[in-house]
Amino acid sequence: MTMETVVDSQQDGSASDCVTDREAIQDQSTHSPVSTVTQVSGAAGGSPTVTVVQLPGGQTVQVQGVIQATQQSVIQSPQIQTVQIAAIAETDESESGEGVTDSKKRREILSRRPSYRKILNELSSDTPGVPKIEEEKSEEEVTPSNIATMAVPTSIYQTSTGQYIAIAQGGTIQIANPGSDGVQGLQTFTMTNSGTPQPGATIVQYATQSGDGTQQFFVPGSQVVVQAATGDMPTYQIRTPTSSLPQGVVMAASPGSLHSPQQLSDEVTRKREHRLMKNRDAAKECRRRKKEYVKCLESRVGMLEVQNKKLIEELESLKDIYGGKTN
DNA sequence: ACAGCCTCTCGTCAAGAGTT
DNA sequence: AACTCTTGACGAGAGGCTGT
Repeated sequence: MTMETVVDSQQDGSASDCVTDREAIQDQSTHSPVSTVTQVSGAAGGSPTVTVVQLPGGQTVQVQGVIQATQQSVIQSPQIQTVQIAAIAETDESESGEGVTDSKKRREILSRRPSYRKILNELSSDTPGVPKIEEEKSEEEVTPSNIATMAVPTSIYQTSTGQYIAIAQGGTIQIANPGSDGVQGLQTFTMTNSGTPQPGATIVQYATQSGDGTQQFFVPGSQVVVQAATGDMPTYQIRTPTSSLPQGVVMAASPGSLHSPQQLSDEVTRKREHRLMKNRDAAKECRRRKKEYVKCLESRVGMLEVQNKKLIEELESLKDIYGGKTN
């Protein structure tokens, strides 16, 4: 069999064209035998293998590998991504007619790290089988009942550290840390008087907002629990609400009015704890996304390997059918 | 039982990316 | 510009495995 390299000028390398070519082979295979099959391996940068099939009537069909040049590679190393972005940048320049390269800007573009969520969601928009990484619902969205309870409190107090304490009519005490994006760290205490183990005592159910680790402790009579200090271990004081404002609770003080060194250091500590907590959660979420991303890539690799195998088998069978006729 | 090694998970820091 | 989010890198600790 004579081997000759044929360049298909019609081919623009788009993903849809790959499907078209494959369909073309299947269509034309019923009519005309294949005279020449040429494999053109991607030269540099690991481009996919391109197989050019020449039909007897002079027609040529170009068949690309399963992984398309225009698709993002399944396994994205930073180098591959760099090549892709550089190629895009060059294309943009050539299209806009700018000959001068802004190397600094390009370097900035190349150094950007992708987000797993972004990559996978882009991938999933191209491939229906790939699931998207879902945005985790915020705690407020998960437990709307707490918000509803918080919305109609009997009294709302703010401690000197900026935390809010709400005593609802149903006997619910809620302690919340105000964040930049709303109320955070909402903690709920629910008082129940039924079946009290101690006479005259009120059960306070301490529930973290995540729903796990519910604790109970007793509060005698109509006393309430308020947060007395902040730090690594939050402490709570039991007070009798003789007035609308429980003892030891300071009404809303604006952050700018914190003057004493103790208050300032408390504020710094509180901010640091808050930052560490958020970053802890962010790291967990990032690792979860990464796992999901890797899982999706692995399943995609499996799918593409199966698809590739099928295509190779199909090609071999076509070669057997039409290669024998011409030779 | 113990030490050494490996793997995994988690918390933290730092720097870049993204948003307001 | 300031702030928040995201993620790679690093170290610590836990748990499993293996050789002695």
